[in-house]
Amino acid sequence: MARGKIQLKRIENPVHRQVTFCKRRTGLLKKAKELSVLCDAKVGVVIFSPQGKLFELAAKGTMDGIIDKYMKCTGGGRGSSSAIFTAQEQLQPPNLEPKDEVNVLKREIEMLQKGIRYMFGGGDGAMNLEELLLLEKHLEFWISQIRSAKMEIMLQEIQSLRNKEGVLKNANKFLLEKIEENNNSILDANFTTVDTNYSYPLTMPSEIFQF
Amino acid sequence: MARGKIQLKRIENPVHRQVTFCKRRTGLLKKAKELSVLCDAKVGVVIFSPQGKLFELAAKGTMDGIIDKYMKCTGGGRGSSSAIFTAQEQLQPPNLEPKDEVNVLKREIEMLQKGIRYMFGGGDGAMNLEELLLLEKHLEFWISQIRSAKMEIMLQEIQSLRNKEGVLKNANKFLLEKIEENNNSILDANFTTVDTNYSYPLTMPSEIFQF
DNA sequence: AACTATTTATAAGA
DNA sequence: TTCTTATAAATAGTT
Repeated sequence: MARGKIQLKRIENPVHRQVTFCKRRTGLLKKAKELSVLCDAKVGVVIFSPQGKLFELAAKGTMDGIIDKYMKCTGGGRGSSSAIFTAQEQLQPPNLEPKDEVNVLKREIEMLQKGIRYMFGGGDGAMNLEELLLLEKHLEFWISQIRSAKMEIMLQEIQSLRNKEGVLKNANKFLLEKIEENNNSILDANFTTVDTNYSYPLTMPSEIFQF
Repeated sequence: MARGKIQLKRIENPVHRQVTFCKRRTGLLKKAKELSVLCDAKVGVVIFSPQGKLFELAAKGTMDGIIDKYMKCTGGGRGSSSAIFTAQEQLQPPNLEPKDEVNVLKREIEMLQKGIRYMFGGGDGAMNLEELLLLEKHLEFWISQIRSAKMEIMLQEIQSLRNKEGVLKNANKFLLEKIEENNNSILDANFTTVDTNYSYPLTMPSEIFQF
């Protein structure tokens, strides 16, 4: 789709074909992701290069989950890869205070550790399906919690620093103006000029007023 | 890609979303087919609408065949033994591009789910201690990846802002001193006092020099 | 579903 | 692989 139309058939030149594969593969995966995000659709793409190398994309779910669902939809012969993905669904998207989130995180960690310990600590063997599903869900949830808690704090820090920066810049400007005023009044009274071209005793003098 | 740019996020208007889904779904499947034909690649695409309706494309093979191959490539589910975790070892401390990190994360998720599935999919019972430890380790590693990627970026931003702040503070101090000097020379010459208690025209005047 | 003004994707070349 | 650029395609907003 550029410097010339192309025929919809196998590209014979191997180099050319390889380059096109690389480009179009990227494009296809991007489009797939976009479709998923924009339209809230579950999308799975699997690509094998002629050499058998695998490229994949799973959006809004894992590839296994999508394959599983596909199998069910088409009544696929082989048993679905597992019942894992059929059960449950939700672990609501939270909107907590940053501080609460830390606590939530701690609880989540406890649960995770408990889960792992339980798996081979319990007398009667492994966790059952539901327990594992719950564990998995919590895990995903937990990670999102960490991310947002940290983010919140750091974004606040950044915002605060930006505010400070603005204030200081204004202060500088104002002070400079004051100095000019003083000099002017001195000049008005036929006094000697006072130099305003101060060279500031700073490490980055040239950057002071360049924000 | 037309009468206006769009944000890469879920389209909230349902009608809009449905229309876009239809258009882009068609486009995606077309692109997939083209990739397959032009580059001699095996391609499978599975799309589920938000309502759960299935759309699919299998090029250069059947969907089942592609899924089969996919399973083999990824060391698919229950069949393969605990080699799951031995195959892709080393948790090397990475210094990856943000984009690569996403892929790493996806692989980690995949692995985690695979691990969970294995636990009760395998014939001979639960995962053993070593496998569980490994799983736990991967989990921790994974979380640290997310954390450090985000952290890196934000810490840089904070550092940069702090530097600016320091410079500005020094500038302020210096300017204040200059004003004092000027006033003093004026006083020496028996001039009227010039007020140095400026009230700064700032939004947070009282905080200016309190850092 | 059709129509276009625009945005994207990408073929070719470096 | 990556970048650039001219052009082909896809598609968002409208009708």
